[in-house]
Amino acid sequence: MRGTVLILQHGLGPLDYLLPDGVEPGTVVEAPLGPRRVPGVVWDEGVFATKPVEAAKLKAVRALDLPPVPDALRKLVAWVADYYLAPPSAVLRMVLPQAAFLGAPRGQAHYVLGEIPETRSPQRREMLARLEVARGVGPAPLAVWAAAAEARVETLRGLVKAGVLVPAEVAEDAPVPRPALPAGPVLSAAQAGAAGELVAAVEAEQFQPFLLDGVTGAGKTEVYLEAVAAAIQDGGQALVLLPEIALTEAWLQRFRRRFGFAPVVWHSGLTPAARRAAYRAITSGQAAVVVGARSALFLGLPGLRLIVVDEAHDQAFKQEESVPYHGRDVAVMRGRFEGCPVVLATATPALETVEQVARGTYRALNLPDRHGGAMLPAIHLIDLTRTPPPRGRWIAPPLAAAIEKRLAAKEQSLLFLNRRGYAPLTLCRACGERIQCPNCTAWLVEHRLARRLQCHHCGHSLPTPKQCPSCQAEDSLAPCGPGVERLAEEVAATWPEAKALVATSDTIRAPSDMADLVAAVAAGEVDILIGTQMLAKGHDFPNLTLVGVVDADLGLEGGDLRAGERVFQQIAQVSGRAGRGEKPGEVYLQTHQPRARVMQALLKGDRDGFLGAEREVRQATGMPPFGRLAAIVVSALDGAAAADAARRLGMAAPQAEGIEVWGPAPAPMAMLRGRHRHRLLVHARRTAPLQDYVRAWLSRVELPSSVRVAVDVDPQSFL
DNA sequence: TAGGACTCAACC
DNA sequence: GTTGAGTCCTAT
Repeated sequence: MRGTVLILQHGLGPLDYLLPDGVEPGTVVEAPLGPRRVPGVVWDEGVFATKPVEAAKLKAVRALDLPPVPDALRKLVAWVADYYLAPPSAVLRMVLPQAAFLGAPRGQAHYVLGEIPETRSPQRREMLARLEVARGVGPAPLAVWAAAAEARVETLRGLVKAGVLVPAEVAEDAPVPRPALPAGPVLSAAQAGAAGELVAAVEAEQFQPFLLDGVTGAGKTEVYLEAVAAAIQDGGQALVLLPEIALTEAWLQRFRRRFGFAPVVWHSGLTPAARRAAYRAITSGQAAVVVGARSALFLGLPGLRLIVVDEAHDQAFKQEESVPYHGRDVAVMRGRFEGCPVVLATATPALETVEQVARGTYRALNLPDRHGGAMLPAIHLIDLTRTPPPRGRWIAPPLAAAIEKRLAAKEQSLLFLNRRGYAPLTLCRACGERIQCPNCTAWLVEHRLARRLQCHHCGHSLPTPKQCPSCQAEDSLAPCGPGVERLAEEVAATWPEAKALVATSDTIRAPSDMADLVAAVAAGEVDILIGTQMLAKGHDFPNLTLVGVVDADLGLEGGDLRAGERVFQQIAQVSGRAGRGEKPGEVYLQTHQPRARVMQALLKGDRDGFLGAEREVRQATGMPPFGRLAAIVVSALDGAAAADAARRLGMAAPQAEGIEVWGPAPAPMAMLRGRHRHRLLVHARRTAPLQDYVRAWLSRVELPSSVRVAVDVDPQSFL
């Protein structure tokens, strides 16, 4: 029988093949392609336009022993390809990651958990308790145990020697158990009301998007976990998306406390063996709860009954590479195809989300208070134009005084600065040279711990030079501006007796590093935490009563349409770290623009007023969510070729009602990874056919193969 | 004249 | 994206 197969081959659309009898759409197959064999999925007829091919050319596919791609997920793939103007095969790649095709780990030893021995070491007891909670993952390779119990493989080898983990025979993948669900915690009235609505929506098995809205500490997680409990009863599945891996650590702890078992984790940091095991558990329907980064959104979950997007405002849900999609929006579309509710949980919803509530598409559930009686922190603005820090320092006197108060009271402080490294710019005092990345339009950032200058865009790095690379002057290079490392230096110089700890993606690489950090803070081993946005969310530090935002203006400088909104979200989030225990918290924002709307809104805690004002600006200018954008970046290794291609593309833009094309212009990041970049921006009225327009436009321009054209529908970054 | 660098179209 | 066929060129 003839049928359409979407194959995993970049640049190739769906092709016709001969299917074995009884093969349905969704079956994962291996298709011959020229001399090769590539994986693919049998697709529904009539979804993609294929040119009919003569019967003699048809080759036969072979079905693979993998769970089929469910109907709703196939619909999602087609929708994402259409909406984001991406090749369907590129979208399918996310559905069938490499891990799907890994054979069962052969020769690898599998282990089951034996008796838990008595031990005197509290650390070891904790470790064994985590293993006990994860007991169900066995029989499994040590790597899988390590992922499930958040332990290191080396640690577990010791436990194998001690006979705690016992080698086991396995023929196939072991089933993932579904333990009985314990009763949930006691909820506040507001929480119970919201949870009740979510549970009802899960039980109705119908698409319904929710905004679960409440300040940090209001107990959003407890609320949606009740919906998760409802979803996984009777063999259903729930998918929870988190913006960052660093967050999963805190989240997993809460989850285990609530349910007594570990969910299946999916993110890019997994080892191949753990990835394969997770993929099988998820797509076979055995995994009850899947928690993952945005890439988990494209996994087949045959029993899916609920999708949760936690911290739904977070920028990390936007994918910029390969298929540029927004995880939050794709999650809602998946819910639509699956016929299940979708919960967007956040304290600072994006304007797009708020507008969907106003239009009646999303239903808002509000949690007004901090749960457990904790107070919201008091916010202070420090006007850096009036009370600046001493020359060469970054902590202004009022913030320094607040830190000293905490040190005296044996309470903890957090200094937030969203800048890795020591200094963002290195300048030659002799000739004025600013050391730039050779591949990107960006300064090299000094990392003093690593003794290197690094480009944060392409990864280029070199040892910190002794003399100016331009004029060769000795000892003329001066670091300009602060990064967290420099801030740590200032803290050490000012309060030599205080214990400070720096947390950035350079020092915290794995979820276990974050676990160590959280433990150190909880044990009172840290007085002053210094860190980037990875500290902004998800962690409870009960004795942390002060948050200092060293440069509150940092996100405003790019000036793109969401800059104010992002600054508000980020600062509101990091502010939520202060005073989560019984002691009230205080937040100091250092700014050069205390009168700016976003600073005033933060000062007064007036989120809705701020969103209202932003909304008016967007409405007046026809910007999202009142209009739509698509960014087109034309790039080439050769600058002239890129400029010429962009100009030709601009000339070829068709006329259409309600659609305008702006540019081309050199991109703000005029060079990235060695490629010269020019940008065009398509602006469309809300109802105009943006995708059809761009498709028709791009298909009528022939460009040399050296030129790349990248389309970003609903862009978040304007670089 | 074999072999290398390169372009190009097909892959069902 | 990968492959094989076709083209042109050069070293022997």
